[in-house]
Amino acid sequence: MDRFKDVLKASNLKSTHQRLAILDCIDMFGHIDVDTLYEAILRKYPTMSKATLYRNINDLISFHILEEVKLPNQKQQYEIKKVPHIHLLCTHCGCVEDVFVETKTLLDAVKDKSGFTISNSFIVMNGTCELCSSQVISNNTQNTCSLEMQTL
Amino acid sequence: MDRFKDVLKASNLKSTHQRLAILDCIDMFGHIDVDTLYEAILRKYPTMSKATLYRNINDLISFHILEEVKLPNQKQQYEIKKVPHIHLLCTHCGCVEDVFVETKTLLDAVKDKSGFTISNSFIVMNGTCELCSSQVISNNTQNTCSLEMQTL
DNA sequence: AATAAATAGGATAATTAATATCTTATTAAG
DNA sequence: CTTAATAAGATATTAATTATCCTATTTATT
Ligand SMILES: [Mn+2]
Ligand SMILES: [Mn+2]
Ligand SMILES: [Zn+2]
Ligand SMILES: [Zn+2]
Repeated sequence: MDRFKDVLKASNLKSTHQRLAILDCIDMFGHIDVDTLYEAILRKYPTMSKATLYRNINDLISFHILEEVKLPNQKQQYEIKKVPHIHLLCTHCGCVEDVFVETKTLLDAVKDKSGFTISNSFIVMNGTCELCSSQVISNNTQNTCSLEMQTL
Repeated sequence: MDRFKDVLKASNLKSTHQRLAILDCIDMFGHIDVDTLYEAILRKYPTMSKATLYRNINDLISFHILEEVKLPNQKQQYEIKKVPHIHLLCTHCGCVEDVFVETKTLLDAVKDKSGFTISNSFIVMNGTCELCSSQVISNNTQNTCSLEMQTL
């Protein structure tokens, strides 16, 4: 249990309840923005200060434990850092999915054409997720692909 | 002269000096963030309110005349909307370059693997631009690939 | 050119977002 | 258990963005 204790220890960060709650919650949601995250965490830790959340998000990012996910026309989200991957944003239900596909061919093409030495890439694609396209959805209906928080 | 008058007229937007200055300035820089833009515009229009800038940026985006460019670990930038392309951000000098390469192969691969219907993609790559890699640059030296504003 | 309606700008206030400060509490090591 | 180091919470501060309201400008029409 609490795999994140080890992650924190590896960076010499103390395993506070708040940090573990933040990491667990982000992990559970997959991808989440600050406000949704704060709201969710308040259910378990009604006393947590928003400053603590911001402070920790920034600290955890600088230790490469978290990673920011910038989405077009959306609030910034965060995720547990994993191997490089592509993000898919469903413009119907708002869910964010990870896809792990090879990008080397594209990177090489860009490198050749531009002369840039490329160190990493951030790829987001907009579209409609499988669930949203299977269901014929009226304009004002929303799927809830994104995980609902039960108890944390 | 003032190709942007036609652009504005096409969206039934009035050609105010402020709007034209904003568009000219963004066009000249290529990619620019709000603060740099405001600073640059103040040189020609010392009276322009920041509210006017924000208001216009948002309006012009909603009419698809401008487009936001979200960069990792950077302030949001803006550009004149053009055909889809990839952005290269040089982590040494901060310049942003456009590259026009075919992405269909990658999009198809993602589509196949995920089941998503993809409508558009936002691709940013981090790295070192040609100029920065040609010059052996000390850690605290910065190139100035990005255009300096002369007179507007 | 003058007129008038529609739209946009400027000043400012109000919101919202993010960070900094400081004191108390918690963690983790010995 | 004690202690030093670190982090949390409360709050203040700063920064970023949006809203309001009144005046100015644009543009179509005469
Ligand atoms: Mn992800
Ligand atoms: Mn561009
Ligand atoms: Zn969906
Ligand atoms: Zn460079």
